[in-house]
Amino acid sequence: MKISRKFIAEQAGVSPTTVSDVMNRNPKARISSEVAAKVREIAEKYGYSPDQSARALVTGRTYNIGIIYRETIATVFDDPFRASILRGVEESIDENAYNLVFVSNMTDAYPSDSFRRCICGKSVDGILAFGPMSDIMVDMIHNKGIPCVFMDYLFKHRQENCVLPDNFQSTYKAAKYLIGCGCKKIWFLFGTLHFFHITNEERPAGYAAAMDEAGLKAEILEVSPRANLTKDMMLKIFAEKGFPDAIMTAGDKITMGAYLAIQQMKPEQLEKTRLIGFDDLPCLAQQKPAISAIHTNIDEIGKEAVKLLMARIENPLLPPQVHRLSTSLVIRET
Amino acid sequence: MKISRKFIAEQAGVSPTTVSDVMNRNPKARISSEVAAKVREIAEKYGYSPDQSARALVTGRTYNIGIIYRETIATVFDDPFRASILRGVEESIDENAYNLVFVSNMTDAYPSDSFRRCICGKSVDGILAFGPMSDIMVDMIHNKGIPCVFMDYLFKHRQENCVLPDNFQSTYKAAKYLIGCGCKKIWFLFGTLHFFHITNEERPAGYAAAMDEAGLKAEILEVSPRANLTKDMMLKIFAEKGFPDAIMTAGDKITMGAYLAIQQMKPEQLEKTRLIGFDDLPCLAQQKPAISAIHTNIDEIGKEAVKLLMARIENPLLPPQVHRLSTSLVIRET
DNA sequence: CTGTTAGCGCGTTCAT
DNA sequence: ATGAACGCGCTAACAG
Repeated sequence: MKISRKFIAEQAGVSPTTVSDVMNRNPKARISSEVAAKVREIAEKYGYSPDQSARALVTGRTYNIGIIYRETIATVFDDPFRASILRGVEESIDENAYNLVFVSNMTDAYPSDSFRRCICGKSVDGILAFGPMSDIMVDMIHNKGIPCVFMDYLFKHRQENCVLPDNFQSTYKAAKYLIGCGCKKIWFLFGTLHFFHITNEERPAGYAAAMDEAGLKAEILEVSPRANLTKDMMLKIFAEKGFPDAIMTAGDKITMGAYLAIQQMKPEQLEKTRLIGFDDLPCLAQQKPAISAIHTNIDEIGKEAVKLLMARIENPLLPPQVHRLSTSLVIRET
Repeated sequence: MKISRKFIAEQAGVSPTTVSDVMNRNPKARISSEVAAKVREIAEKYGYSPDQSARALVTGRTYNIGIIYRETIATVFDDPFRASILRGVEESIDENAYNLVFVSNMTDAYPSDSFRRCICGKSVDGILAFGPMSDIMVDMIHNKGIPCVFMDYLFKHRQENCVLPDNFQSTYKAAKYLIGCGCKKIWFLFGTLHFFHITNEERPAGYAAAMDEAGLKAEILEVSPRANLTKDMMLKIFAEKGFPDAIMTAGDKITMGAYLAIQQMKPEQLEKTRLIGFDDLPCLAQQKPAISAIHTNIDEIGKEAVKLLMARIENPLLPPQVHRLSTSLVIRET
């Protein structure tokens, strides 16, 4: 015998409608607390819960949120930045209301089968995505009318819901600060991990704007997104060009690379060349001397993304919104 | 206008049945390649994919696999052991066939709402679980007839599908090896992270059996599952009791703790006291001297679990099976 | 290959 | 609070 609504209704001596009303706590149906208790008891006894597929078919709600990412889940969690975002997501999603479905999308150009199942097949109520994503896929999402929020990403050519740090203002202010401290020769280091990532443009741009304003020459050096490669490159650059008054970076792997290079070449120089990282991964504060940084509450990205998404699941007509998270400049020993 | 099967049928000038047959590649229905191509083209144009809820309602297949864990996703991935298992899961699951749904289950005693939705509400075809799990929940899973495999866990009081390393044989053989090398005084260190975890019993037991056979005294010391706490404890123990000929452990956090303690007290002792870890996390091989270990292909646990699960999704009547993964003894410099 | 029929389990409405 | 009726979008079975 299948444990269906009808079965529970029979066992409890009520009608199927009543079972639904009890399970869904339908406020319109006034049900005596006795009957409700009885139904709950029977449901509990048989481990009944409404069939999600049947329910979704009629309500259009699956109670699933899709997390779209490239590569593998392990890769996502190996990246402290994205891991932190997901920590925020998990914290602020009401786990009693939604489940997280991980949808890999290896081929950026073309949607995977699992993407099609989830999106075109409507098996999620909303999407949280790590950018970038091809237009063809974003369009599919819109065509299906599924709310979607991009985390740590911004589209330049289209309006989407995006949550990301206020990159420009952050480096602008940090550079201003350094200039105010009397630094003249300030370098900015960046490394391109994701080619079309907006971060690659905004972070250097804020720095450059501040330098321009101060009549200083902006020197933006491309290194590597990996710490050890950056270190090697910086060893050469320092040898050739000497040390600047200050160094800013576009990310903390680069920060660590530069830090290690200085430490290896001339430890005492760490007292002179100011170093300000970006993101403020935990390792920065643990160094000696402790590294200064533009601090981002990374998990806030996840939390804000959930907020935006929930609002749009409730009301799909809400217009796209870009949410910028403010950062704070944390000056330590460098 | 909704993009339904009917709509696609009209656009392609065929019957709804044909659309289903094409989408599902139904072998019984012989469809001309022309018609099939036409249907696919239209489906592609409108981004059509069968509604998963409707499909699941009638087929009973959701194409979702539930991953059940305690605490948070981040906690799971912070644990290199479980992260590695999931890497294996993700690799061997055909990502084009199944999605992974993460179902947290904070309260062990009582199923969470999301657990109820997924299990009682049948929104997953199968379950991969990190043990332990309360009987009440395991029973619910069985009552719903959903195949379930436990990873790195074994129930003593009930028969379930479980995949775990061959703990007893592993420590038995390693101890035999040490005894064969002439070691007399061999300690076994364990720390209890999960109280009712079978690993806590099997690993010491294999060691003890080998010691007994050789007529040697088994010395099983309880330390901490954390590296730094274990280190502190071992510093005291070494100071009191001196160094043994060899040390075996129940896990690599403990291994590292013991290693660091010896290194701090008397580095040259690392040449004398043999140390054999368990699991062989990457950090062991990177030490100097490199630490020996019982090597487990952790990701194989995930892969085997997927195999077992898939077989049971195909044929739910398959009996519960415990799959033991063999390990290998890797002798390095300790 | 088509069209028809019959559910899948549930939420919703409405008259009772 | 009930019970009947309807439909969600789809699959499966079968007669054409």
